[in-house]
Amino acid sequence: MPSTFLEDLNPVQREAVEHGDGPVLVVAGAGSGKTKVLTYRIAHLIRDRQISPFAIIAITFTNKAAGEMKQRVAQLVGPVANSMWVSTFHSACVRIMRREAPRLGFNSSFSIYDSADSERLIKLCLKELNLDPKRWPPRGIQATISDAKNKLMSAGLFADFASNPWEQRVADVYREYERRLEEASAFDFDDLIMRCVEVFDRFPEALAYYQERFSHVLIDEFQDTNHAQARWATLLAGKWHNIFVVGDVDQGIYAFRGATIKNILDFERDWPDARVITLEQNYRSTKTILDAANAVIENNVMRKPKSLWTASVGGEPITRYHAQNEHDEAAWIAEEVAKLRDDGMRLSDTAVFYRTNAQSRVLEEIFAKTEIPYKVVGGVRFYERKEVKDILAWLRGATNPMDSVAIQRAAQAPRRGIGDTSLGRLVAFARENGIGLGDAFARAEEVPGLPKRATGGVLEVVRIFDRIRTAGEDGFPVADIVQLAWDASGYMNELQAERTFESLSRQENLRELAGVAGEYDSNAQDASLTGFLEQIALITDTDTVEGEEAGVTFMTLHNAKGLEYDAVFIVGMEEGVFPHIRSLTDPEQLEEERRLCYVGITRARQRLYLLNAWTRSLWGQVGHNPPSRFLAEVPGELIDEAEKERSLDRSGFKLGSKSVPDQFKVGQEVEHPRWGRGVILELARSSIGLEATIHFPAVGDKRLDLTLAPLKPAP
DNA sequence: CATTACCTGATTTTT
DNA sequence: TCAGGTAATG
Repeated sequence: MPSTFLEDLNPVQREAVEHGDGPVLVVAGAGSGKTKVLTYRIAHLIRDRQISPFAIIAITFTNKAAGEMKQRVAQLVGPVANSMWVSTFHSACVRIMRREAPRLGFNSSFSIYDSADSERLIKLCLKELNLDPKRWPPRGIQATISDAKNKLMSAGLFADFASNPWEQRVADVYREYERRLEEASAFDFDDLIMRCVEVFDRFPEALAYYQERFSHVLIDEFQDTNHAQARWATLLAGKWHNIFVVGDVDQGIYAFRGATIKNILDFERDWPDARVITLEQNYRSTKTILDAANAVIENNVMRKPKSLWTASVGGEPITRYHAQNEHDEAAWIAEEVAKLRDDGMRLSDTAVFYRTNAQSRVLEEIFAKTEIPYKVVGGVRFYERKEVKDILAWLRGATNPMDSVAIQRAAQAPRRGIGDTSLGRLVAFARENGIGLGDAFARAEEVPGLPKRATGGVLEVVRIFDRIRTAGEDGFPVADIVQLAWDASGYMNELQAERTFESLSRQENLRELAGVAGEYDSNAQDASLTGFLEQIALITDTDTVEGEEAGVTFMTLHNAKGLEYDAVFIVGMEEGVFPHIRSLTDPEQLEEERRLCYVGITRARQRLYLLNAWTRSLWGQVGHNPPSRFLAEVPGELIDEAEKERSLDRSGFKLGSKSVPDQFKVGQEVEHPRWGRGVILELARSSIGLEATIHFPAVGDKRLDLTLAPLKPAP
């Protein structure tokens, strides 16, 4: 009865794939083949159980993961796979809301505001409410509102529950913010989910339609869903109860954005007849790496005990390197990567992970110097670059005359005599007359108090919008419309006149944008300007990671989730860096950092390197941090300490004379009869010999002369 | 209204 | 360090 393709599954995986109707929770450890289970499950539904692909919806966390999954299913069952929905929560909701938004009074050509747009809008609200942005930081307010939306709390509900002055103020802003979003017929990212749930809740016939259609709901990375998303899924699967979720509480690293591993822990409560299947066999890493990962994660209290195992044995020991500073750290990696390459490892199979994006700079410098190819994932995102957002604002403003954020942005890029005051007048005029900002622009001459210069500028903006809109309606290729936008607005001219290094790269980015549009033109079945804008609104840089290029990959630990490499370097393993300083006081956040560490470790197939630096320049200041607690959690017998045998001078630190007691090095642990154990932070020559700065946990930092002080290396 | 010179304050971020 | 925001000037 079972079909042949199921034979490359192990018994547990197979059980999950072949499970009949009803809710299933697959608890899948790192590297246990969870994507495989998900894809095979879908293939099995289609091939062996004759479920129509049309009735299947699969949710992943990135567009890239969605694309890959669709492709893998297509390999198993052929092109019929294309008629099923494989997308992110957000894309699925956009698709639904394009139909349903009018029920909530939104235009079906609504705009989607990314976090930068929504922050801008919040600033406008603060101004309106006469709140000082210094006392009420827009980012913080945005975070609070986002949090509320992730918990499905509307502005009204939030106000009712506001229990302190901060929340009460936020409630005011929240209300105003919602008003303006509605006015602009726009959704922010969180709205896409929350408003969709609202439709489901308020319009049973709408819910019934989607429930009926999707007889099978599958969700990946369930540990990173927030309450709103879990509720959305629960509603959707409410008729057939065929909800199949895959997740790993140990890999939940987005609690700071409202994700809650509670969704996994509560799954069995929400679906009492749920079948729970645990995948614990790891097919990715060596035993050594797995032992390290298990040992680290065991220090978390808030988890279900689970232990990954592997059929493979041994493996190279984990390499530990104590760098003197971040330059030494990067240089050591460069040397090691070169060695690995000489031993036959492809650069594209190696990666360096760090906690914060700022840490990539030193790596980039050193790798550029040593001419080892590399690529950086993340950082300043393409679609968040100023010039890209400016041109997109032109496109958005042209297609949605209600989109006041986009229109205002376009009107001031480039500058054409329209200042903040004039914009304020236009916005007020629009509101008084109950029209969109686009229409207010068209009637600029009627707006009281608008200077001549501004009026002229505004009318020019209107003409440019018209040209873009017409081009869109006439079905011109989107790539051409992008060019039209930067030509007609004078944006490109301005950039070309600037002639700086910076402006050159901005021009390049715009051409890249036209390139993306061109790709869209040739790939999308029914390409349109609005279709392009929609697709772009939900895309991120991580969606375009290509593993095939010949280079070492640099990225944050967050971005590393879901990926794997033969050799992995984790840098900056220092208290305050990783775990991050902001997490040190909160046990829950600390556990999240530890999960991040677990994710990092389990990305490695063959080799794992853990590094820390004794001193690190951050924000223009040198700081020194003790080694990360996570290092101590890795069992010593798995670790091989790398020697600092290589030239010390790459760190800028030189030991000149032989008279120096060379048993002492920066980073070394020493013992003092009075102050106990300490660590050497710095060595410098003094008048008599060598002076050391040593950090003793008991008493703090001390300066001692090595030739005199009663110091000996710690045992 | 736009430009320029300080000043500040700073995670991670699938969407 | 550096980017982004504010305050004073042209």
